[in-house]
Amino acid sequence: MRDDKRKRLEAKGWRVGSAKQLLGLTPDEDIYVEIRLQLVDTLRRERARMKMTQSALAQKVRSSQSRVAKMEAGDPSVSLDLLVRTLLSLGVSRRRVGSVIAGRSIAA
Amino acid sequence: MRDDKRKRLEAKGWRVGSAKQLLGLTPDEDIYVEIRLQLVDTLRRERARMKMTQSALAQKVRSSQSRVAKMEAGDPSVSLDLLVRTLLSLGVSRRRVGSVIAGRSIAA
DNA sequence: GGACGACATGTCGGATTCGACATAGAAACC
DNA sequence: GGTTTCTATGTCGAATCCGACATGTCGTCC
Repeated sequence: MRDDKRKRLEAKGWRVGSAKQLLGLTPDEDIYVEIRLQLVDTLRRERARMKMTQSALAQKVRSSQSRVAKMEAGDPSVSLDLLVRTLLSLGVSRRRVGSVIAGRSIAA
Repeated sequence: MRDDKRKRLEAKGWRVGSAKQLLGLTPDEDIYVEIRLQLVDTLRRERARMKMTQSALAQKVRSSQSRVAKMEAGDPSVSLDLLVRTLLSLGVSRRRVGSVIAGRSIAA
């Protein structure tokens, strides 16, 4: 795992399953976390592109500013469910959500 | 929405958001549900391919047979989180999970 | 340096989702 | 047709996740 990535993870209370070595996650846990991070990035970029504030976005997707902030912080209290549904509510296509998850990040 | 699809959804207690017409979901809710269904299909197929019983799979991913059954039934008490993590635990690649979500079902 | 707007963080009560268990069908085998 | 194996469904208490609210931090404008 690269350094910047670990930094983004930080000690933010990530509960890891079992086999732990060096902030350790099992391979699939690692993938899972990585998927979350990239969805988060997408969300942040998309919000920026739309020039919305967190509050505005919260309103649009019927949530709260604090939860949006937590989403963008990759807080463990935010589920993949919520991330995906938020992106869809924002108008991001299923197609794009899929490719973000797949890992070939379509960049923009 | 096609008939077989609606049948698969059934009256299984799906809580819909607001604008409801004919089992109605808003466009993004519809996409969300559709994504779930296709993940479920993938899970079922993958388990079959590996010739595992639900119990064996449950053990592998540290869950229970009943929860696996509910996953495969598309029960609303199963989160997208759980579906995705189960697939990853099963060894399905991030890439493939992504493409299932994207909707161009890579078939097998 | 006060005021304001945007983002971050902590906490809460309630809602959802979890694994587990019990148990009821279904299918396969003898 | 009885037994065994697999799957489906209902329920439970515990854990997690939710929106909401309060409050803190930071930059900007005057």
